[in-house]
Amino acid sequence: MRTSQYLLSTQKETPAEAEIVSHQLMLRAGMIRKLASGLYTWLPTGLKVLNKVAAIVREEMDRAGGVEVLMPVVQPADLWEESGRWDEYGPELLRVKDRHKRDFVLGPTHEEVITSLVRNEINSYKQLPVNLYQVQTKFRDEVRPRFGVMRGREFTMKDAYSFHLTDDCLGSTYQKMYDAYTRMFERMGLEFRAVIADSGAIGGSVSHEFHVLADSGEDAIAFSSGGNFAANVEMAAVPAPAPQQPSGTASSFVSNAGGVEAVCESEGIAHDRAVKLVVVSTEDDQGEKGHAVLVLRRDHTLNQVKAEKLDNVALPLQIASDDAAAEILGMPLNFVNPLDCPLPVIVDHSAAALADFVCGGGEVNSVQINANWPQAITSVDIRNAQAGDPSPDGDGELTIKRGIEVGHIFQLGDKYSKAMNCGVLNESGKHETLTMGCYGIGVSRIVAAAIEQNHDKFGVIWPDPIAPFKVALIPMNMHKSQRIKDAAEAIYAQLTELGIEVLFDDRKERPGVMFNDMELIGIPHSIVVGERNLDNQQVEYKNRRSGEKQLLDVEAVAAFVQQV
RNA sequence: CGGUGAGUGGCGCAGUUUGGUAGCGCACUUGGUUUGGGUCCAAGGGGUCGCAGGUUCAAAUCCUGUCUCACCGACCA
Repeated sequence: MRTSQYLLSTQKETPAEAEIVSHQLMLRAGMIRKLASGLYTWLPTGLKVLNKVAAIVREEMDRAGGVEVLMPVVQPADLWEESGRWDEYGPELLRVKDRHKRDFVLGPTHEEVITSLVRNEINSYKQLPVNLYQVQTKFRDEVRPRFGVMRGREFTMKDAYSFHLTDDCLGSTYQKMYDAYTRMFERMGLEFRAVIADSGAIGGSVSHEFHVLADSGEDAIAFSSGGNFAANVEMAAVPAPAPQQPSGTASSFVSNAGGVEAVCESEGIAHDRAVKLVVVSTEDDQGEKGHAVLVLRRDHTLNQVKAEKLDNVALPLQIASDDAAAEILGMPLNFVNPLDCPLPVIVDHSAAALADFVCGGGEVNSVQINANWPQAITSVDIRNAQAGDPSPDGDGELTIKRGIEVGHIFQLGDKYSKAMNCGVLNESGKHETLTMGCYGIGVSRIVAAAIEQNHDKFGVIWPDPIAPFKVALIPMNMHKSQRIKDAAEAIYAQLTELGIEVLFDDRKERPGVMFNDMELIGIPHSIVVGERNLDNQQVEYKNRRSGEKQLLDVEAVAAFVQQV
């Protein structure tokens, strides 16, 4: 490709709206342009990368036994009514009507469509298992699109769905997908981790997320220092610590106290020896609504995913505001005494293990110090894991890192196949409902995540397998020197002949402009053709990542570039 | 949806407090100059100042409404 025929569209200045480095560089390098919030046009350079990522995904899916299909973006509402998600999904599901006033949705995912397809096409256990996938545009009307294509509303996703007669068979395909994902991200040259995940709204039991590690990641993931434990922080279990022994100091009350925090400050008591309360809504089996008080150590934070799994807690989790809690309990939360509370009290393990702790005194402006739980306190795990916590697998301590979720695999079970009556005849001629797995990859998000992990102050540094071009060919003052032009054209012809993707910068620009643009775009290898070296029949090679330079004989360029 | 902030040529911004009819840098066009790291000089083209209404002799500037966008919180590939 010649830049003169290409749409380079690089920019010197960073658009004000871009907050994170991948978004800034994608705009500056001319990879994407925003059309509206969460909607992006892919320019040639961005599209090339997107297509390379998709190609690797397809190759590994095919290798793992996947079969590609392509489903429509627009889906009829009745399928969603059948699965129950027309009501469940909420405003993230964009609903549209056609000219006959019939309801449709823009597909945020394709469980319904694929299940409908499979129940029609597959009738016998002999056709199983099957794993169908597509690379396709999804639409989710995100509450808050941000960070460019990292969280767009329209995005490219690879989604795969597998169908099985037994859970064992599902488990085996699940493992194949796990391995395929691992190979994909390795091939793309990304540093990533697979972690145990919450299966969330899609439903099902077993689930792993694949995260590209980057400080700008929106998720926190926890690793054990010793073993192989890795989980999304929302899923990382925290074991109950050994209970502390009370010192025997008599408990007392501070009056005219500003609150627990103020008393800790004035008494010099650390926050990990005080508790805090959170009020949540409850609803029991009879549909009786009420509230409960959750108790956490003051230096800990509530894990909402864990809290939602408590008995009788209303879903989705509703946390009372400070004002609402004060109204429910008759005093500010800060003064409520968990040892003597009118509402049901649910205590986190770490708060339950405290002795001689600080808490509210049970009346306004009163705080209790040296409080102790009654002997037989039961406790649950409802807090977020923190760095330094013991690992749930008993092997070492947890480290917390930030990650960008680029893949998620689920064992769905029969949630959709049951609701939509998707089954086959088994060996004995009986109808059996299928069990399903689903496997997603954020193809467009990977492009952004790769940049988060691979850049410097000059721009992007693509890993070779997903680079838009392998080689930048940079002639110095070609329009002035026939010799340079001939040499550059010859190299360009040779490399192109070999199927190597070259961006030949044939603009009438000064060298600095060309260097800067090629570095911004992140092309891994450059060949610089200049008078100086041409005197010795040589050109300069430069590696984008290492910065290493070396001289090459003109006739050796093709062979060199082929093997780097 | 709640909180914060912003809308002025393609991009980055000034001008708004104190109304007087729009400016700078980059980019773009033309000519010259320069040529191994974003040269320099000159001459140009391009903006209903987000939109609507109001106040005023006069509105980018003041008032009201509205739309859009970004950032911080709850969801997700």
